[in-house]
Amino acid sequence: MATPGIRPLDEQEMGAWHALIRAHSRVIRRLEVELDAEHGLSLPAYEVLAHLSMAPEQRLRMSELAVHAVLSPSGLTRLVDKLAREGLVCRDKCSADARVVYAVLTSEGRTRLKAAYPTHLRGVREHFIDLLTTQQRDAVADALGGIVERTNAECEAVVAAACESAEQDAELTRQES
Amino acid sequence: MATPGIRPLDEQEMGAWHALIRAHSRVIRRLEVELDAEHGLSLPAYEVLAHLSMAPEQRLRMSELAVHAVLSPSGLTRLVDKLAREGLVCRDKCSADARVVYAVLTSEGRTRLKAAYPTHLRGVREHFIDLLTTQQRDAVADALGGIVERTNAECEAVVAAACESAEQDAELTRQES
DNA sequence: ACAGATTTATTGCATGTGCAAATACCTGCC
DNA sequence: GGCAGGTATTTGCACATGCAATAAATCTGT
Repeated sequence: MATPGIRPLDEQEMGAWHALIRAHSRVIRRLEVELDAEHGLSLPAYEVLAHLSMAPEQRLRMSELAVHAVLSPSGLTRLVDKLAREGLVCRDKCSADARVVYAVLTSEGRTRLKAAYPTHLRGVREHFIDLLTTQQRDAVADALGGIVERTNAECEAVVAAACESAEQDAELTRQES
Repeated sequence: MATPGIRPLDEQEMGAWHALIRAHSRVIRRLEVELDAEHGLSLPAYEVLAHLSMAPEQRLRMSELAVHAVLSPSGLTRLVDKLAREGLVCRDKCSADARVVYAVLTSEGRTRLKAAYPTHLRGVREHFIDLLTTQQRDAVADALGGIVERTNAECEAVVAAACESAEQDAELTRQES
């Protein structure tokens, strides 16, 4: 329990740490307010719609969405419930593996996403991207991106497995139809 | 509503944006898990205790805490409720202004904070600081710190504008009536 | 072929959180 | 003095969210 040997954070380290916490908080807060006010969407909801819109056939398994989204599996289930109630996505059972459920973007969901896109884009630019120089953006992507990759390494196996099985599903589906 | 003129995010911009979101999510999640498992404290709770411990007389007004903490005023009230129930802080009314309430760190709170400090420090180092080079830490502090300051400035501007328009409204109202 | 381990998604439950309204108080103006 | 308007904090309410348990389907080894 006694772990005395750790060096306390110096000014620079503290600066980087607090900058991350506060900058994230500010930017996210603003984005959420704008997105909700103008389109009635939460940020996680927007991200789910956006991921679906970029996916092949505009559909993804719940587990794939959960990996991409910043949400726990149960949180995702509830979010998709809500989006389905609003008609923006629908669920579709996988014929090859009855355990998996696809979330599929509806045309209404596409419409709503297209409407919300400019708001989100403007927000990200206004509250984040445009406040940084090109060099700063590179530096952020490098530093924080590195952290993401290193922490990914630990769940790499899981992700890899998910990708493989996704490909297999795709093949199976193709063969069926 | 139609805002067609905004340039979409390019690879580099997208990279910086996603890096911020994901890195924050990963680091915070881990810190929370460790802090809760080893000391039964949430991250906001730890931050409140830490802020109090650094304050003169180990006491701060609720409003001061709310500014430092990443929490809404109502969220802070509830968090202090909880910490008070556990005996880690106590409330103290201000004799000069009966509206303000001080949150004061108790000796038990100090003890708990001292116990949790190594865990938090180790977590921040392990999941964030030590994954970056000195240059990267500088870059993050520079870029994200700049965002915090700029958004601070905007807040003040908005507040100032609100005050002005409020004054103007007040004048108009006065003239009307 | 089949029992047990594993994977995928959902649900029960408890808790965290924000917004808006309410409360209690202070301040300046008449 | 006393009221209009502002400020500091709390509370009512609704909703988001995570963990652990559950349900259902698939895989694995024998």
